[in-house]
Amino acid sequence: MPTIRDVAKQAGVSIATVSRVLRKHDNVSPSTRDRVLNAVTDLKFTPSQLGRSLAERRHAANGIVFPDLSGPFYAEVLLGYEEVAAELGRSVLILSTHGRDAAPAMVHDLAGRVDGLVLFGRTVTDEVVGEIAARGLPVVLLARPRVGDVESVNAENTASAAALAQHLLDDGRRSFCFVGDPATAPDIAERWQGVESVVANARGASLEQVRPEGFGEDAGASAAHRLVAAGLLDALVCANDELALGVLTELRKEAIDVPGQVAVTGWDDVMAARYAGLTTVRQPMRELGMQAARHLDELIRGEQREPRHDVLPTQLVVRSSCAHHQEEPA
Amino acid sequence: MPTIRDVAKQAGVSIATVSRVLRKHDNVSPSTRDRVLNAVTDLKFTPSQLGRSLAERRHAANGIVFPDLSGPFYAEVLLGYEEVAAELGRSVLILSTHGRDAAPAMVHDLAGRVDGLVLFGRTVTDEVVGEIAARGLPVVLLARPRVGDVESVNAENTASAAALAQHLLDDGRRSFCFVGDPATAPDIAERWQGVESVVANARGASLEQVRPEGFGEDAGASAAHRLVAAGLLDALVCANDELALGVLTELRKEAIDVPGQVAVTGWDDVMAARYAGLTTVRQPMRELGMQAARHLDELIRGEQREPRHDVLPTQLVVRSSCAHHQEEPA
DNA sequence: TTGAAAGCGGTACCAA
DNA sequence: TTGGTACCGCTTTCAA
Repeated sequence: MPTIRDVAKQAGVSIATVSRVLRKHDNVSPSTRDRVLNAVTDLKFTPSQLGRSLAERRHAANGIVFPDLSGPFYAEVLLGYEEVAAELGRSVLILSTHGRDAAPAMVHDLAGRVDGLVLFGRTVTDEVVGEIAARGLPVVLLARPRVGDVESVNAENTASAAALAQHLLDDGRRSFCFVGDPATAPDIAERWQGVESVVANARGASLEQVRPEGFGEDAGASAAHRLVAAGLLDALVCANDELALGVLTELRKEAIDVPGQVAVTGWDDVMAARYAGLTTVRQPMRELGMQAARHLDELIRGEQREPRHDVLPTQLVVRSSCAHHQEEPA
Repeated sequence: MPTIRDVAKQAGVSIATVSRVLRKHDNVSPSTRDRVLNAVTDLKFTPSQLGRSLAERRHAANGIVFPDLSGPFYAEVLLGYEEVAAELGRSVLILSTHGRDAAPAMVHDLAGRVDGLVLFGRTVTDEVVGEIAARGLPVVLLARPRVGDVESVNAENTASAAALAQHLLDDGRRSFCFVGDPATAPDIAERWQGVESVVANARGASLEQVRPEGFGEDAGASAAHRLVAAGLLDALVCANDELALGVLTELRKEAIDVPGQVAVTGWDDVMAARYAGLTTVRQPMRELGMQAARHLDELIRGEQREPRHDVLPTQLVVRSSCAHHQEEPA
């Protein structure tokens, strides 16, 4: 790989001049500029971002940390994030912690490679968030409650969950079961609270909770299996769409009528939800990512005074998995 | 942010010693080591990845370039890629070109930040691939035919497409229409060829082609709308699942029976395909990403002699969108 | 308009 | 076991 010195030698100028040409300073004579550009082309020179970043004391890159990359939800968020970051001229580093023990170290390492970081959901402890922020690195939390003065972007959960529960009550459901573990992710805790707040105040209504092992379709299916065995079947409020889809699949396998015998709901409105006729709550996934990217950029550029805590609206989407109301499968 | 010199001063040693302690060299006396470690803790020192990388002449990071990040396909590939890269101790930079004019520049820039690059599908021209490779940067092509000696990882397309077409023929379909533009992506061209090779040799069979504007559900829906108007309805072989799902949605809207009147097939086997009962071809998406990551790592470490060109197997998945055979929706 | 040189924050070789 | 120091590749004063 050629360096700036190779170019300088080839063009018969100093490295300072090469740098000026590359950085598009105007105080370079046209003929010199041409010679330099020719040398650059000749040698197929691309400046090392490393050297450049070190000298400029900035990375021109920012990172985003996910708990996991599987499932349609994270992909959409990332899509929005990358789009905005690219427009702002920043490279994007991604990291998926997978609940690994090494997660804090990985995040710290990542922190050393970027000008700012988006931390998604339950990727690291509040303590680690604090450490990163204390290092002076701009941080935006995504789908995670505030930690001190760190900025955050969230989708509304509690109120929509309450609306969802109310909808099910209005449809005559009384025996609720929440499929999801509030301890595993902050949004899920909020959804649980929203459902609880409504069901607790409804006469004759009951609320159970079952904790699947994971967030995927398999976890949903095995949870459904247990629920069938336990006879807990009236309204199954799942923490996300993938769980709900797994539940639907299992119920169909066991020949249980949805929504006749039991209503099933999800959360996120992933693509498959439309085709499965799943009632769910739509989150503005791309917008979450985009907004986080914008806020982070403002923080990095020091344009931000007061920390913001955005809460983006969500929307109940009623489909056939949930009683009498329906909607065209878009 | 403290630097290694701050730590050295605080501990009363030279920066060389600090470096030794940090790099876990053994030739440091315990007492000196302790003093250094205390200073590190005191100052909350984290070594700059920039300085380190510059000195080590390696980024400990590699990049992956997508044409686009939307849709379930890319997400799965990325998931596999990130997982392996993380295990190998490399950070992951992602870039989505979106067919922008600036794509070559963006990729070149990215090339200056990584030790190796995975280029996915039609992100940049063969010429740019050649330039990057000529710079001595390890490159692996993903879902893209070989370019010179550059390594590649692909999923099998042509044979599976032929098998798919044969299956439709066996079911009595004769009037084929391929929904997709072979010019937009190399895999799609191969799928088209596979279908063509079979249909061309079948007596009484015909093959049309319709090019949607894009790869998403909307594009599929409007293509279907045109097809209905044109009466081109017997077997619709779509270039990917999202197009096919859009087609299905539109056909349902127009009250056209699937598979009674028309068979519809996709490609990829995304999650929604299962719930829509879509016949499709399953690609090992995660494995594609994982394999690319592994190969890239071997190239970077110089362990590779002959360039490899992997072709991972795909699998026909017959569901209800396609006549008499069916499969449980998994 | 150009060049020399001092960093940026580390690593690692060579002496002491 | 330690310290001095020459890089790594680039940016940016300061002088010429």
